[in-house]
Amino acid sequence: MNDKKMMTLADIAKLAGVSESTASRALRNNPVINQATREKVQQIATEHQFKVNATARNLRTQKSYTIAVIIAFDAKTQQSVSDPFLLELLGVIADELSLHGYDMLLSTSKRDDKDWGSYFLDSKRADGLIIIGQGEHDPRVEALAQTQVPFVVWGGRSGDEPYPIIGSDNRQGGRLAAEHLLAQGCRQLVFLGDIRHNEIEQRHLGMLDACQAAGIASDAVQQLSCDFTAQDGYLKTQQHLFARLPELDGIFAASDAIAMGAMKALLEHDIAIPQQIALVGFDDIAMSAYCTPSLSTVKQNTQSGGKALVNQLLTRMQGQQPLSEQLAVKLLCRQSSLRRL
Amino acid sequence: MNDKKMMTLADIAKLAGVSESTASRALRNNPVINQATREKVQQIATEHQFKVNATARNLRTQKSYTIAVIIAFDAKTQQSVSDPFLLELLGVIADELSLHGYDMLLSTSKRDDKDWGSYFLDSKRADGLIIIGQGEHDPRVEALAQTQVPFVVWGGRSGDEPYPIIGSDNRQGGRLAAEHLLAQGCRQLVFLGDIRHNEIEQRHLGMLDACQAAGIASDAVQQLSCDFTAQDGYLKTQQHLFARLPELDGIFAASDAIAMGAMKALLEHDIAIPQQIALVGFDDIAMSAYCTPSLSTVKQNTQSGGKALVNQLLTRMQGQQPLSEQLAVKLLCRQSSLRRL
DNA sequence: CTAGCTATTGCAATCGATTGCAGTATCGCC
DNA sequence: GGCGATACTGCAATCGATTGCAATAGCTAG
Repeated sequence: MNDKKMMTLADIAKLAGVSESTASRALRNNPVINQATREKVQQIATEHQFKVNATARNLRTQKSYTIAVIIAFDAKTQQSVSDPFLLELLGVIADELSLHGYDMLLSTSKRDDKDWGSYFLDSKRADGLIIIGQGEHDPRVEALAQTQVPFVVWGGRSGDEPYPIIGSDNRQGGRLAAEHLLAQGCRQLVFLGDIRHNEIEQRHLGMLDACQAAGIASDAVQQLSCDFTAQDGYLKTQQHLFARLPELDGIFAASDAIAMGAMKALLEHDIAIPQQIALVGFDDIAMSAYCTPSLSTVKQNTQSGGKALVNQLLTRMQGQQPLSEQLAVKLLCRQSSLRRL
Repeated sequence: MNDKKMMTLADIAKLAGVSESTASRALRNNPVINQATREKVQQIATEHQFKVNATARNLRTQKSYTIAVIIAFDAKTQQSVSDPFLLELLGVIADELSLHGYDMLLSTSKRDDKDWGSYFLDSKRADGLIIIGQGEHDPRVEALAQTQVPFVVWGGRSGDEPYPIIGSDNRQGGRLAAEHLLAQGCRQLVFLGDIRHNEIEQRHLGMLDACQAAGIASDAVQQLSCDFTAQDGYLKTQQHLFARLPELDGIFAASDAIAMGAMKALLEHDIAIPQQIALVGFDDIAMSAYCTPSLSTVKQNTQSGGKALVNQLLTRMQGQQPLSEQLAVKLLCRQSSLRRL
């Protein structure tokens, strides 16, 4: 740049021939300062590409204008790092935050000190927290809830958590998926996913709802635990599902990644999809429309999800009571489950 | 928490019966302070869950211990938001940064002021920049290079950029992919990707290298522009490639996402993969092993990529001369291109 | 002509931690 | 006993911007 060393407010003030206080107020367009003075200071500031030192401002104002987003994933599977769904959500959150003038501090919770929240909050690195996990019961989150820390969670409600949870209506999603499978004539179903995660549990429950409503015997619905990866979807399908052929005729996978793994295994085994086994996933990641057969799935609305997370958090930071939200989901019927055409 | 309001260093000092300076030094384990004093102060600090106010420290030390990561994507395609490859890379970067004690500020460059770097650097929000784009020639990056701002770029070299670029050896990757296709007997090839992006251009050049070495006429190699999405891969294949059947017998896609889109189109058209057309992608995203047929691809090493980005940046921030790096790539031959078996 | 306003501007404290330099106490050694 | 060295510790300035309160000037009304 032109100026060898960083400009400070003092420099600008000197150049404009005013005091620091006046310069500060002028830059923030405080109407108490004379219009002409304001313009002059502002012009000088732009000329010299002056940027307010965020650190100094933050110290003085006791705000950081930064939100920490924590991706809390299973240490074992590293699920997050490969799930495209998360990136979509992250992108939306980033945009929404910057819209509100906030920066986004991203952290994958390898940092598994129990500290967590306090690392960002107490140290004043961030003004609030957005926690994205696949909603597994996490004692650290419970602990946070006891504190004054402003945070929101992406996930699924299980009971009446004392903190705001934003997420899709997973139960409804599960219901839709199962109803669809049943409507396609499936009678022996498998749920592929880890129900220790709230969200996944909800999807499973929704599935059971639908089955019960349809009068399907509950032992006709198997649940099989599975990590959030295509790889594990593939493995679990190979290891456990082939044994149940040929009765088995419908699979509902807890995520599209899992579904695609399962699909691979089925196709390798020359099982016709959807004729012999119909398959439905969850998320609607970009790829799911482009596998073969294309994957039926329950679409999560990342757009409104991200916005809701940010807005509820900001609400909470303003001292108001934030609300949990359940976002509507939508069933997309594609080739992997549509038997008639 | 126990303590209603935030503890400050002064509080700790008072409790320990020492001065602030001593407390500060004790906490940082400065050996000039008596061992016993240090322990006492540290113990009191932990007891009261004291966390150093990062803002104050940053102001005083003139460092933020924060690196900004900028995902610069095409406004038009929003490519980044859907490409799993980016999330993988991001994850690695995040971990590596936190290993070095740095936080990560994430920004998608919707913020398309020309400012950009200065927003983070001049305002002291970050000490350095990591820019991730698919390497499209970007005037803003060129401009940054003129300044003192410490930054590194993930991408592909085109000439002798005056800034450090870390990326895969894209040319070699392209060469490997093409050699493989040729070895499978393909003679009429298509490259599917936007060569205005440095990285993609390199992949294309590598492909041409291989073809030339094999004595293939250059007009047997078509290049077709395509966004970074499965969707566009699908569309472009439908719109332009079917016309070239049946001569066309090999496709090299600039990314796995594109490849999967193309694959979909081909399969819908009942074209046998790899018998009639062999297909190779780039990246090795998690899904590529699980589509059907599984996708041959050139694997980028995100692990060493992320680490290299961080390490070169830190090197540069210490005033040393950083180096551009080209990471080795690896061809993974899977079903989409392996004709004999 | 002066008290009382209003419109602007500046002084100085403040946010919380770090650090150069000065100060004090203790110790060793001749 | 004295003197310098050694080992700690504390004082006070500093980072850069914000803001409550005081101060000044210009102006109006009585």
